Amino acid sequence: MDYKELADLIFPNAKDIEYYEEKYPERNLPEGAMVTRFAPSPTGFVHIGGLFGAIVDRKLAEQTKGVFILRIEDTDQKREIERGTEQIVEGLQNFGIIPDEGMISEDGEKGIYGPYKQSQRKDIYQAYAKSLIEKGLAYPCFCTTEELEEIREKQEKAKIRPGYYGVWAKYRNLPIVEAAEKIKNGEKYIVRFKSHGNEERKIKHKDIIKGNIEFPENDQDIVIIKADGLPTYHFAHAVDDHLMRVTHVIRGDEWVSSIPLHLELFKALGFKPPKYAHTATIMKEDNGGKRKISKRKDPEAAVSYYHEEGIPQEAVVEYLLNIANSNFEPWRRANKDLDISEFELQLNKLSVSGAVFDMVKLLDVSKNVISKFTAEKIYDETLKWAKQYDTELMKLLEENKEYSIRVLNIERGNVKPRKDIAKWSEVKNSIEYMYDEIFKNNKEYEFQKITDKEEIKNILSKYIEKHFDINDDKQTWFNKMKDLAEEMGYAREVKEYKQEPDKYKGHVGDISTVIRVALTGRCNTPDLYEIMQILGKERIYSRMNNLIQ
RNA sequence: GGCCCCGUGGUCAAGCGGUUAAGACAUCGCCCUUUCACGGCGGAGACAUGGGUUCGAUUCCCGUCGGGGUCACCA
Repeated sequence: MDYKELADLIFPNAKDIEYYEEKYPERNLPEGAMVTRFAPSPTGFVHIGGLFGAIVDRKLAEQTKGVFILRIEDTDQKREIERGTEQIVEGLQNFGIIPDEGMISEDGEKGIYGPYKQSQRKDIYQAYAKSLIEKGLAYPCFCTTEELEEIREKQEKAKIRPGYYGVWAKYRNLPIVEAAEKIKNGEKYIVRFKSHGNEERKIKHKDIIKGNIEFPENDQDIVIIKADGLPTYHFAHAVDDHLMRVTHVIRGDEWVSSIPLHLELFKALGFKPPKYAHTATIMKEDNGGKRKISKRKDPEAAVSYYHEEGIPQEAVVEYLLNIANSNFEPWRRANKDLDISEFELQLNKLSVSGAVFDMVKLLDVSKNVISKFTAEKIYDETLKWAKQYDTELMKLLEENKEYSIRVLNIERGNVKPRKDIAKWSEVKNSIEYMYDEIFKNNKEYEFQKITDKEEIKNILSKYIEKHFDINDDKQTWFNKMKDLAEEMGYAREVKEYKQEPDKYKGHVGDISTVIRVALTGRCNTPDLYEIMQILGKERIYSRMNNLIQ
């Protein structure tokens, strides 16, 4: 009995690995092209950190005329959720991330290096596991969970490094005949990698982001094929990224500690290892300190949050790019109108330490992004958002399309566009007073300086009787406001008032505030003249009369 | 606990042996023909700490402290 026979006994139907090597040949790509992949587990929503990685993957492949793959790592069936793949595909799609290859729906995929769901690659992994057994680099292990726990307890008690290695690797040196015997007897087993590493020796590795790192060699005989016949992450990573001809593995830095293992695996399998880039974890400020942003505590960890809040995808991507490359901001300032696809991302410029997620900054980025949108686009996007999250707003927008676009167009499209909207969920509050169906319910007028009812009535009636003309141009309108102020004993100019406050009841600003509040119910609004033009004569009368009578 | 990584203003960050230590967000003040938003100008605010190396350290080395990651038949 030899390794070959043992391998045949364990995986009798596995194909020769040559078959797969030929089936998935080296890619024919231009020099420097990067093949990247985003490989999440279908265990729930896409995480902000995952999106970050996916953006980097997508851009890098694009920039180098390479390939970006979406692979699903569903080897843990316990954790898998219903329609998990679809959630990921859609989650990425919402941010404009479309893979060149890999999963494109729950079950749909494209590309010739598939299948792209690991659960469907079982035979491939087994073929490679078999090849390892044949070479004496993997072996069956018959330990039960209880036995493993026992070993661990012993190690902990003796204060030595825990794990399945060296003398603790119970079945590592089991004679082949005995192993075969056990298998024939139907004993349960898994397949372990036979490590030849030595903890005393160091290995050096250069990570694209982290730079040179040195750690002890791996000596753990990790499991490569689980009881259900599926591979563990480590083994699948080696097999898949080799067979899919991935050149650059970009993943979260929770993986750095397994570099020694992965490198050893690639070597044992005879694969050329990919280049690694380990990205820092996105953190969350937590009273004073910082911690990893968490799915449970932080709603903003799920990318669906941004969709629900109505933060445009462009803004989220720009913000993340901001974190990724510090030269993004200067680039954006110099190229205000270019699409982000024009920005060249540099992998080695990514930060080694984790950034604290800054919602305020994101919202600022978003304000700027939205300020560049046309009123039509804002209308469309807000309507799309409202259809899902705010039916009242949806109705308002649908029933008054042209009007709404006019409203949204106030102070927009000029050199210094309005920057008051950071997300679609804010739109309603900023425009609702422009709609009679909502304004008619307005009970509260927040007057500022002038609160005397008689004075307010006086100002409004005098304005209507004597000064108001919807056909006035802006300058005339403005001058009339000053005339009104003067007549009522207020300063024409704010400066005049400030110089001699005792001489006046107030200034023109106080007068216009009364009109603004009468018309909109609030004292902070965009340009009053434009608002009045859109409101029109009739509604101006009617809104003012509310307060005069 | 072992191993690994990280530590510049509140946050994101340039700088990488000699700088008045950039910039952005946030914050404060002033200005911008009336509010808000925008814009302009200005202010406050940082090299975790102790030792080295060096003519000179934010930059290099070591220790300390602090933060994070990882030690599964999870990824």
